[in-house]
Amino acid sequence: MSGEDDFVLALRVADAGLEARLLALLGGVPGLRLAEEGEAADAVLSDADARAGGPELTPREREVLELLTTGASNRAIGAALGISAHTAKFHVARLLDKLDATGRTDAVAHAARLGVVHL
Amino acid sequence: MSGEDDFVLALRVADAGLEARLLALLGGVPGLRLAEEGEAADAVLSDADARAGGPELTPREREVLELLTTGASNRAIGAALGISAHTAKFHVARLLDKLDATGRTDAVAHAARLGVVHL
DNA sequence: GCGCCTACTGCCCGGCCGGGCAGGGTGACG
DNA sequence: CGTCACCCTGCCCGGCCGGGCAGTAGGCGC
Repeated sequence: MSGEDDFVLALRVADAGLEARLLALLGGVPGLRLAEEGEAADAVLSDADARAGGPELTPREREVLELLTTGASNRAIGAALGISAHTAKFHVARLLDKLDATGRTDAVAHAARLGVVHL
Repeated sequence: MSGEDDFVLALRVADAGLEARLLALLGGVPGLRLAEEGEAADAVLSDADARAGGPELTPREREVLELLTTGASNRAIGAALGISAHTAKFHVARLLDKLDATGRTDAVAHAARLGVVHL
């Protein structure tokens, strides 16, 4: 039956115009169909990562943020970067402020949503 | 010039076979081209969310996990769900165990990578 | 009826987190 | 030369986290 071996693609796009454009581009591709609401998909097409949004981060802040996504403590971040835990904590505080986060868990989630980190 | 108004799509796919299949499907679509390494894209096509991976979570655990992604404390989770902070903490501990995470920040990152939550 | 699972609650403890405050050094720029 | 941004370090404090331990109750399958 038609569709059985189709590649199922789910769209997760915030911009309605972008979504319409994608529907037009991908709607007629043989072997590919778009997933319905709630349907399991083979892959997801999202504009989240491409947003390249979020605040400007310094190189050190990026390094600290990457380590935050691994669940590292301030002490572990300090050890990984060869700095003191106090300094690591200072950078984490700067990140919380720039990402408008209430804590490191919130910071990681915000950063992922903004496309600042890829999980 | 050709390509100027193209929709630029970046692939972030772990499976090589899947990537090849996508290249075959999308390579010939007019108005669409695939981003080069490091190039900024309009959207990202990823199999991360579609993996539907990760452990089986109970309904309550899913609720707690959603609240974790907002950076909520155990006390806040308890308040939001109408249960005690101790119970919220119990569910968080179960999540850390199921997601093989060292802490709530790690749990949120793991869950996002596995497609258990969408950030 | 029993065992298992889920959901719930409490307490204790050591370590960690985050805000606030103090301070210093270096390099780039006008 | 002064200023600014970035990076670094220390200390204090209250609150939070996570592991460990104890317990209860209800629903479901055998």
